[in-house]
Amino acid sequence: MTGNREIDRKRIGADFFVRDVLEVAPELPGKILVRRFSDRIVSRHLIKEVEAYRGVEDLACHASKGRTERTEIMFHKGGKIYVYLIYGMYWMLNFVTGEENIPQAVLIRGVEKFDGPGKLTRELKIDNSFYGEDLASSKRIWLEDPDETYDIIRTRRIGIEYAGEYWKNREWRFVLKDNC
DNA sequence: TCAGTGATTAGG
DNA sequence: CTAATCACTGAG
Repeated sequence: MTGNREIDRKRIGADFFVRDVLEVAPELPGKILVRRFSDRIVSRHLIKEVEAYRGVEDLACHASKGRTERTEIMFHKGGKIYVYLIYGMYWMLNFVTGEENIPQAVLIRGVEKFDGPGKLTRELKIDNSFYGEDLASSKRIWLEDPDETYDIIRTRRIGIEYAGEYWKNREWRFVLKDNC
């Protein structure tokens, strides 16, 4: 909590994330990602594109390799942040979802103004220090409900050629309709 | 199309 | 210790 009543009233709470990732992910495009740098500097960005990663059986999901130091947070109850570095340069921002011991996460692939998972973390200054951050209580990052509703399109996930035909073909990428 | 870049992981 | 992998980006 930030201590600011108006902000804390709008914040999306932990329960939102403690559901199956295939319920949570389609509801994320259209939500507002809030990044607070200080009392005076708070930026808000509409989420436009996300992908679901679901369980140890999903060969595209990092947790399919088992419970390691990196994937540990995915096995926790929903509402935490999972961040990892890819290609030595880009931090990927994920929200953990679901019940404890069921590893799931949603990759945030794009927000308004910052299109692309590596670009948005660079612009919003999100790095490994956000690993494990609690979206329901963090002072520097959280979600808020928007005033409007949006149409969503679902497609196949991107960049998972290694995962095999079945998992490659799951339509677990969710994008705002007017975005594509 | 393809190089850059470094943490993470499995394996010796 | 080594080496392969990698949920990406930007230049050409």
